[in-house]
Amino acid sequence: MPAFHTYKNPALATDLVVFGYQDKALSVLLLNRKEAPFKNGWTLPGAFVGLEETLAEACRRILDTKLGLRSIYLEQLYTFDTPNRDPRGRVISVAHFALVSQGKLTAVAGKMANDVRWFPVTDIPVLGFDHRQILSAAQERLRAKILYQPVGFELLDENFTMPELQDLYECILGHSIDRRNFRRKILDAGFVELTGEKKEGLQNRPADYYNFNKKLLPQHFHLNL
Amino acid sequence: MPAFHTYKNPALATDLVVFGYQDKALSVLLLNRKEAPFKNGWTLPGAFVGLEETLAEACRRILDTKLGLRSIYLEQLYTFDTPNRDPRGRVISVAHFALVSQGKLTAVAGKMANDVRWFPVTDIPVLGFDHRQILSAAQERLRAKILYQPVGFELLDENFTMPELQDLYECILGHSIDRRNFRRKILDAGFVELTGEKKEGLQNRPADYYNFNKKLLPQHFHLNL
DNA sequence: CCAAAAGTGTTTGCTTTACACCCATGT
DNA sequence: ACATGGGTGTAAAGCAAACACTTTTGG
Repeated sequence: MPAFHTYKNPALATDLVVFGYQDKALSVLLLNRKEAPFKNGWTLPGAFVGLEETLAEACRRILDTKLGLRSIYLEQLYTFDTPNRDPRGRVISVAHFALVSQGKLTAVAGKMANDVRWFPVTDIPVLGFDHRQILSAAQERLRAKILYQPVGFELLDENFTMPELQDLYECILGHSIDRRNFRRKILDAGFVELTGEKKEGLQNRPADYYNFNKKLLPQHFHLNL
Repeated sequence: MPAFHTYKNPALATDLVVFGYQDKALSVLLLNRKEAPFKNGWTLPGAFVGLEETLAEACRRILDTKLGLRSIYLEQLYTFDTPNRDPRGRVISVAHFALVSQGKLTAVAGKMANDVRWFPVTDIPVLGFDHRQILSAAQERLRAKILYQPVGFELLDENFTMPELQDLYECILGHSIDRRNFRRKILDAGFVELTGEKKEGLQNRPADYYNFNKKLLPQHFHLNL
């Protein structure tokens, strides 16, 4: 039986679109490359896939070692194979996207290597490889996904207020939503519940804290926003 | 600059879920393997990806040479990487699905190799590798996709009647739909138009022929069926 | 007491659902 | 004429959009 990994196959890599939410803006982690190609240019974090690891494991390895992020939401996005996407040779990349909650985000903020930076999605520099295209695909996926799966909570703290959740939705969807209708639709979907606590210390009426009800929920719904 | 394709990478393949619609049933093309592993068992058609071809090109190559099918709808589905999905070694497969129109389907019916057969999706044999899982993912994608992109037409003839289109939708979605509401929603979506011809020769009132209006349409809609 | 932002409910209009009748053909 | 399946319209219900007032805090 032949050893298939000795065949002349394209090389296999993963690239990661890591989303975070901070200062009321959706952001992405970008890496400043120290080597050619695209030396000193910005790209998505990525790596080649080893023989002994799954795609998810390769992604976790990048997240852990390069970015200091553990146990965060991860999902396969799409496989990119444009012939000259990598000037070094034929590399096919299985892109993934990840979501970092505000808690994890601030926890590792200090430890981050200085060649890694958050960029708001509204202000992305020129990216190397085909990473602009990958990023756009990830944004599109996130936009679609947030309407039928409880994925927004991966970007917030465990406790969040309704206005915070709405801000996040508006950031991702790119348009504003009526407060009252938003609240009703989210509550009708039934995957958040009041914690009983309130967010105090603001200059106005305290907001109720909610959290994501992980147990008794339908894993799939449909929001019309 | 190193030659990346000499790295120890997992091998890269594609597997194809080819859908057809015949005898009022959604069907899939399966291949009877002549070699181990899964000798004499049924699997999806597939192949390793060469260094000089894109994923889509690899798929077209399979479709053309193994199945005699040209210029049909093709879309990337998902990349499967379970560690032991292939007993021969580490193979990662970028699954695709394809849609064969009734015209093409009958045109090549005779030329098909005798180790290739159509199976209605309601009656699929045990499949080798992880192909059962791939097939299920493809069905799910098709179900979702048919509701917001004009993809059903890829499975029918150029001209089709409203009842034919409805039968197809019911097959894919797995439930029945009210005739009058179906008709209205399809027409409201605005991507079909009357040809003026009628399907005659039945034992009852002739049905109007429609065709898919490829030009002046929004490529994206939403059907609530 | 004023400004700022959070919480709540109601009315209006549209979309979806459910459903019944007429029409064209072959036998 | 009758059986079969195709074409059309309408009334009722459910859902989404628009919108105004009250509440709680800090200054």
